[in-house]
Formats: sequence, structure tokens, C-alpha cells
Amino acid sequence: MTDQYKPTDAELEILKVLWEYGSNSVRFVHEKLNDTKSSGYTTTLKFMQIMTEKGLVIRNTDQRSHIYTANVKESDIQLQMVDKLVNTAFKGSAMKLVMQALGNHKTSEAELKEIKDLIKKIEKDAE
Amino acid sequence: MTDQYKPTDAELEILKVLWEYGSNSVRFVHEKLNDTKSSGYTTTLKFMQIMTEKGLVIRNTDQRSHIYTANVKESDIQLQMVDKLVNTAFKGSAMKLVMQALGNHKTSEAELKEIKDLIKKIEKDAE
DNA sequence: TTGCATCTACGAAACAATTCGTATATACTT
DNA sequence: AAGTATATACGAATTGTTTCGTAGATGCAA
Repeated sequence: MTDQYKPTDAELEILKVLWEYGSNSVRFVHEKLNDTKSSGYTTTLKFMQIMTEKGLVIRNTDQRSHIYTANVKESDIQLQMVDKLVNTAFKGSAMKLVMQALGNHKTSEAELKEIKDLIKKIEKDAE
Repeated sequence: MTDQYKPTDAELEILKVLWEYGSNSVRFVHEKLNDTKSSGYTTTLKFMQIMTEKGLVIRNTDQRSHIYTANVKESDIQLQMVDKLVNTAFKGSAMKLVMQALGNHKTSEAELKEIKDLIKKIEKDAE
């Protein structure tokens, strides 16, 4: 994976549906999206066509209704977005971002434990 | 502070210069920016005029060369950006973002300690 | 087989962000 | 005072993103 294409906001919304529900038609994705926002069916279709050109998704055209599949991993996109945020807003310091996120969002006991475990793991790996 | 205006990428670059070096002229900001990217002087000028209208910066026009000052706090913008990322890419879970950031970026001993201290503080406050 | 629903394809409008050219004003140098 | 450098103002071109209208193909139901 050389340099992944960065999805736009609208493209990310579509990827999220495909990540969560797996391969699906334009119709399905469109209806999921319209739970929250509203725009026309051909708008969603157009995006998914564009995303196909860009390689963000691939599609199976055997049936009249094409079936789309995400062609990028959720964790890769997340990493890319975190990287960008770290570099643009946190001067390259992931730690500063972590502090900001931890300090300003409610974090449960269980979540804190999970983070502590991860830190332990990082420390162990560093030995 | 009700709902802060969200800076665009180019606007954020300018804010970063003002945050780091304090109040300054268009000329100064422009030259700092051109260390990394290159675009015309009037482009930077135009942005700073737009940002003045939006209230992202304020300016002192006493001198021929106007002096601009950031009118939003760095930490507020950071928080806003983290919030957006958490909600768009991490299903609202700040913890998932923290795990991603911690897991994929080199973090020094000292930084890990700082995070551990913050966790302790959060746990203490929760009691 | 006619008509209705639903699909893809695609051009282009609408909107937002970025970039620059040009006009005009002001200071500085000789 | 004239010429040069540098400032602001601002309209508009360019580019990127989002949205939709319309045309044409395909399946299905009466």
C-alpha cells in the first residue's frame, strides 16, 4: 500500500456503512445514510461510482443491482486520519492528542483499564 | 463560546503560525508558510482578510502593515478537531482513538509516564 | 406487450475552498 | 519629485466536493 487515497467526508460516510454492514447495493447504503441525513438516491450512486474509479470500493456487476465492497481497511483510514490530525493540529505529537482526547471525554473505568493494559504492553515490548 | 467557526486547512496553517509566534503581519505569516508550501503573497493576504471577517483573527490597522492576532484558542480548536474525528471515524469512542494513536505512534518513556499520570488523575477525580 | 418501478450512466449545476491578477494607496530612496 | 518596493482591497478564475436532473436499460406485473 503506497499512498492511500484520502476519502472525502461523504465518501467516508459510505465506507462506514460498508464496513459495518458488509458488501451491499447503492440502495441499501443510501437508505442507511438517510437515517441521519437526506439527499437524493443518485447522489449516493454518483459517489459510489466515483469511489469505484478511485479504488476506494470495488463492485460486482453480475446482477443489475451492483454490489459494492469496501476496498480499504477501516483501521488504515483511521490511522491515516489520526496521522493527519497529529501532524496538522498537534505538531506531530501523538501524545498531545491522547492527552487532549483523554482529558476532555468521559472515559469509563473499563476503558481506562484497557488503555493501561496497552501501555503495559508497549512498555514490555520496548524492553 | 457557543459554536466556534471551524477553520479550513489553509486557515489552520495560518492560525498555527500566529499561535507559535504571536501577533504578526501578513508578510511574516506568509514567509513562515512558504518554508513548507508555496503560494502567492496575496493568497495569504486574502485568507487573513477572510479570517478577520469570520472572527478567527483580529487585526490592528494602526500601521500600514496590519498586525493580526489569533482570536481562537489553540486548545479549543484541537478539542473541536478531536471531537470531529472521534465522531466521524471512531463511532464516538474517544478511547478507540486513543488506542489507535498510542498503538501506532512511537511514544517515549516520558510520554507514557505523562499519560499514566493523567489516568491516575482521572481515576482520582472520579472517586 | 404495455406500463411502472428501479437500476446505471453521465453531464452539469451549486457550493465551498484556494489561488491569483490587478488596481490603488502609502512609504522610502535618490 | 520621480521611481521603486510593499501594503491592502477585491473581483474573478480555478479546483474540489456535493447534489441532482435526465436519459436509457432492464425486470416485473397486469
